[in-house]
Amino acid sequence: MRKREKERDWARAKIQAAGLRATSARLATMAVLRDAHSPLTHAEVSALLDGHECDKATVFRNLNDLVSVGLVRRSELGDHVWRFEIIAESEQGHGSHPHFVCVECGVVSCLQEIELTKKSKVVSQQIGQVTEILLRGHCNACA
Amino acid sequence: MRKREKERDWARAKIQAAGLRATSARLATMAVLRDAHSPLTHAEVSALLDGHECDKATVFRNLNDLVSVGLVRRSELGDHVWRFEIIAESEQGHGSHPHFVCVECGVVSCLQEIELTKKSKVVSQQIGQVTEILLRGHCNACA
DNA sequence: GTGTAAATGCAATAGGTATGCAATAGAGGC
DNA sequence: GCCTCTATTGCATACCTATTGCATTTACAC
Repeated sequence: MRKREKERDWARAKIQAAGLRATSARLATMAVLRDAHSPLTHAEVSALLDGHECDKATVFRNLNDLVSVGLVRRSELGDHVWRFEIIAESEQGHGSHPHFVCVECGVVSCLQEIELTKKSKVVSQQIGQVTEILLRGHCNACA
Repeated sequence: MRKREKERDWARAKIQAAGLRATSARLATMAVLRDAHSPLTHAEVSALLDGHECDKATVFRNLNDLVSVGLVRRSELGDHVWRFEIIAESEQGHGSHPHFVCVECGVVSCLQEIELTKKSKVVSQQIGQVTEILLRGHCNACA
């Protein structure tokens, strides 16, 4: 499958561009996340990587590394487990739009058009500088 | 202070109405939550209750009990720690209010007056039913 | 007051997350 | 292709929040 190789090269390039080494564990992690249709927990990633002989700690560290360089998004659905999701190419760069997270299926939707009322903006600025808006709830598919 | 007693009676009545016993630990927990201006973690509640000789497990159980009878709201603001906040009388029945979390110091503020624009509400409803609004950023103390 | 079920305290545990350190393997220069 | 240097891995282990079992104590109804 050509596509697979292409994806791996993409991942390799992205990882290196971020200043990290493109180790097999990281490439495998990216592949697993890319194949997933929804955010995966650390345990799930670990399990899927099991054939590749990957230590849990390594998986965990890699996930966090990838998060910190902006290739992966870490979200939390309310059950005290981090879930990791690859950030699609089309999304990269504009990381500042609001997100909607479905607490049931974990799907993260990007919401370009969501805004606070002017009054709300004023009020929020009295508290601090808002950098991220996150809405949680049940998506229509789950409701 | 008269107010304090009144609040305690209120708490007692509420707890009993919910079918729970109004133990001193529970009254103290309610008092602590009521005095707090923002959601508290289990650890914070425990610490504040320290003078009252309360076991951690008891505090935790009570918090969960109070949550399950609808007197306290348990929420998770993205840092993997449950936070508990008393549900104000005026709020009962409604959903929760938005929160602001400082990504630096972790301080959580309650935002009663924040709202989305009408258009945003419409857009968000196309995605799903929003149950929680979370703003993140740098609070003024950290900025 | 007294009885009884609910609640507490204590200890022990689970489970997800994180770290120290020696061993290993990428990436670039030769 | 080989070497060196450092990032990364693997393993063990620690951490912290959340939870449970069980004997003892307490609140509430009578």
